[in-house]
Amino acid sequence: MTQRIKQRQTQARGPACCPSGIGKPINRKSAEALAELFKAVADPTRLQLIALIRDSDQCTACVGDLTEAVRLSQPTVSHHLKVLVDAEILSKEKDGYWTWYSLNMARLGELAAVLS
Amino acid sequence: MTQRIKQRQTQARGPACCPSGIGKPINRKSAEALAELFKAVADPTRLQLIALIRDSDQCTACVGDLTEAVRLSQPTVSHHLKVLVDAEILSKEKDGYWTWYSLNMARLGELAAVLS
DNA sequence: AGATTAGATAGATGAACGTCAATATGGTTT
DNA sequence: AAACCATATTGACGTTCATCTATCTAATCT
Repeated sequence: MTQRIKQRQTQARGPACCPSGIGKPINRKSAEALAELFKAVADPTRLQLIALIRDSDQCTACVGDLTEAVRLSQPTVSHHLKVLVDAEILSKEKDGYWTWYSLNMARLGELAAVLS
Repeated sequence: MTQRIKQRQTQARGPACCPSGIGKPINRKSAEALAELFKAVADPTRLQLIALIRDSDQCTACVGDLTEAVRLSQPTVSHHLKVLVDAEILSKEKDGYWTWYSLNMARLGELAAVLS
């Protein structure tokens, strides 16, 4: 019949050739939720923020320092931090003047697990 | 003087609290390159495509089958596949009528490594 | 050669996103 | 209470992106 089927038969080398957390087909809903999470990380500024916080004492930093480091406006940085908090990649804690943002490593691990 | 400094001193528990591939601050260029890669994965349709290919015999699938599975137009699927190929997450190989797309697991592993 | 088939490309459209300036919020110091 | 400080929110603007329809390309079959 078709080449396609022929191809498939002749090339078969057994299943499970490619280990991955995205193992089985996923429905649209799960795919959207997962994409949402990846989107949070798929921005250069947010990756820089993550790296900066990761490199901070206690893996914790406040908006002012981060703003200075990435050289963007303070509202922009606040916006990005909110995205990361919504994705549960960061958590925030207020103390007086400052708001401290810290990394949720477990959450990053979840993402990594999906890819490996 | 400021609370900020006080806070930092009193809270110190030692360095390297948060292991991560995004360990040190990264410059804008690297951040952009990495974001580009995450962006390729940060889309529900592309995640579904990856999962579908992953679950296919030989981790290899052709456009028609994928189009049918995700229920989007064929050009849209072709577009997404191109994005994944450009990101080197998929590779393509033409054979007669069909173009076979297969997963580059090493590339997914690289992404995972950044997060863990 | 002509018809058929799988996939790629081009162009259009609407939605989502990153950024900023301006302003609001809520705690702090005097 | 008033001035001040760090951060959050709002609204606007330009860009990027996912999707579609229509068309093109290249390979195969009759």
